[in-house]
Amino acid sequence: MNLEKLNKAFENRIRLGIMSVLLVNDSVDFSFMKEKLKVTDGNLASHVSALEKLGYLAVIKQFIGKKPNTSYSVTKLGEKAFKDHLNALEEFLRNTNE
Amino acid sequence: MNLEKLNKAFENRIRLGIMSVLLVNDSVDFSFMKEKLKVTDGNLASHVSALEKLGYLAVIKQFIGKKPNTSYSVTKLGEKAFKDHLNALEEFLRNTNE
DNA sequence: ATATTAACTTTGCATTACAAAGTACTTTTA
DNA sequence: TAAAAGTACTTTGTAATGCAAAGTTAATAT
Repeated sequence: MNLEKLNKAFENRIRLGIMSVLLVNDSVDFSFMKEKLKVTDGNLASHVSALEKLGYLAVIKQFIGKKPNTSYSVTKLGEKAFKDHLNALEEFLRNTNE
Repeated sequence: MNLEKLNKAFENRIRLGIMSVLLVNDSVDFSFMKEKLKVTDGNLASHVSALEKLGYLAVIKQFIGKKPNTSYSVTKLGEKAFKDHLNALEEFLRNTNE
């Protein structure tokens, strides 16, 4: 039973959501993510910021046409951390005792 | 992306641990659980109490020999809730986008 | 000039988490 | 038989987390 292998950063459902979206999409912008996760903008921003501080995602700011656009993509580190977490989860669930 | 199907009660790793232990053991006592999860007794007691309030586990108090013994077992409701949660997790992880 | 959009940041509050200390009751040990 | 130890908490105190709502900044459109 190794609860320790579960990453605290991904315990929260919104951060779990952010990471899974980023794992299957190279780059995802703020509005898309917000819509996908159905969270308030402030809430999304703070979770994104937490993941960014951990180095799990990168923020790209640019203009698309004349509109500012912020998009996110997962980093190598983030990908590894998330996959490790998923593996730990799977292992944990497959083998709850022993 | 249905984050809503994930059960808030199982977001916490300790409660996740408690439930998984209970799913594979008919009955587990306080000390065993505490050792398994490596938590302080107060912390364990409070998480157990939270799950009990939700009707997810039942508490059985008895004497074994001359010693008081508290043991826990999962309820039907708890089993269903936990399995639903695991299914939601799996579904979620299998299919992060769409 | 005013409103709107985008993406936050700040504020404020409620909830959660947890260790440590305290409690109650019993049993074991000196 | 008095003190120590075990069982299973409850209480206390504090720090961290989570979140909505409001405020902010800067650009663009009306």
